[in-house]
Amino acid sequence: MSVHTKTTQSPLTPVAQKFVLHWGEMGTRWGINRTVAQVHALLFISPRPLPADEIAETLAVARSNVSTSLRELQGWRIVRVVHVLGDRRDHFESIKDVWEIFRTISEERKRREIDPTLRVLEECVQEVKANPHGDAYTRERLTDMLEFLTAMSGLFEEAIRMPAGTLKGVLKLRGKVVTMLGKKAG
Amino acid sequence: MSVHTKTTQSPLTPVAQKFVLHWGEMGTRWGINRTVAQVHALLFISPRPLPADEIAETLAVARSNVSTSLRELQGWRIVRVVHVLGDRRDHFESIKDVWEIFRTISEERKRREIDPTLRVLEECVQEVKANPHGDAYTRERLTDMLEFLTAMSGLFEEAIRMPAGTLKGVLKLRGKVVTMLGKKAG
DNA sequence: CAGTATGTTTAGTATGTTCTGAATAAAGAG
DNA sequence: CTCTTTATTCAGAACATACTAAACATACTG
Repeated sequence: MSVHTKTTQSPLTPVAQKFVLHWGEMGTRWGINRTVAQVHALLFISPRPLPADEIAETLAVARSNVSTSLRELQGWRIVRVVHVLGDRRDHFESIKDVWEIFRTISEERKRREIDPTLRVLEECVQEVKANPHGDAYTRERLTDMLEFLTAMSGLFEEAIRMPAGTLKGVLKLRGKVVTMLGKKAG
Repeated sequence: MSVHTKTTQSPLTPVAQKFVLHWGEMGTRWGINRTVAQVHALLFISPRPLPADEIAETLAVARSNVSTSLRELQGWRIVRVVHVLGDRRDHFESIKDVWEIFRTISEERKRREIDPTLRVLEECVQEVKANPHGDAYTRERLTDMLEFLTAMSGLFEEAIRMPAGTLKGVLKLRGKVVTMLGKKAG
């Protein structure tokens, strides 16, 4: 027996396969690379950290592709590298707490996409205000949009600062949250 | 002079151009076709409904492309066709209320993407429970995910039923919402 | 009715993205 | 130091999507 009994992963169970494939499709609909989403799905349901070559074999994609995908997932901070005693290879594991995953991805996308949009909108509003000949209607629309996004963004900021515990509480209130907020706000 | 003095649209102002282009880029990041997003942006800031050929000329894309994009936007129910007296052409206008736009798109995407995901997850959980040899860890992860998405989905359902007025109230509460919910929930 | 304006569909092209295999780099083992 | 294992980078192939122009369909005009 060789010293290294590596890449002895079992193929995916039908359920695991179904989940991984669907997660991949979902990813593509939200602008996330299919393989990236599949790798994440796989790590999410895996009871132990997996090395890159095992992921590649399980998903039947090139090693290099897995490498890139893992790098991206690490960039989103929902996957990290860990090491296993007696194994030189990097192993990867996903965050397991679903709220934490959601929180992290949302935060990151907000930072990368919403915040820059806010900056552009601010510039647009500035410019349209500075120009007296600018279309008043366009100005109004842009201002509306800026205000809305700013407000939603702020609200969101607060929401994602909730610890998972608070979230569970909030979710228990289902059916009452809007009524409550409606009263306070009305 | 011909009877029809059509397609006399003025080119976009620099600000309008900036907004339209950025909106297009944003779209692509969220899995929305660039042209579709641009057409929407244009209609959103336009003080009057626009006919397809005018949109095509303004955005410098093919008529056919605009036709497809408009059809998609109508599918999302954020753009509708209107008619102008003395003009046979269809004219298109966007919903102008930002909350309404957000609400409508979110609802539609939930229906198209989240709901089917929930169904797949339910199936996965069913199957993994039925099989006594299934990996217990995977079962736990899938159950977690299903519960989380179900709860978020329900909460979201409620939120998007808020009228725009209630939303404004909620947004005024910024900084207190989480505290409030935390107390009720805690 | 013939002619024209308008709108949609379609087939092919162009563009952009993802994925692979090979080359390269880095690091550990002997 | 050399050989091996592991990881990354890169150029191009494969694939997917978006876009155009042309053909087609519809419906209005005179």
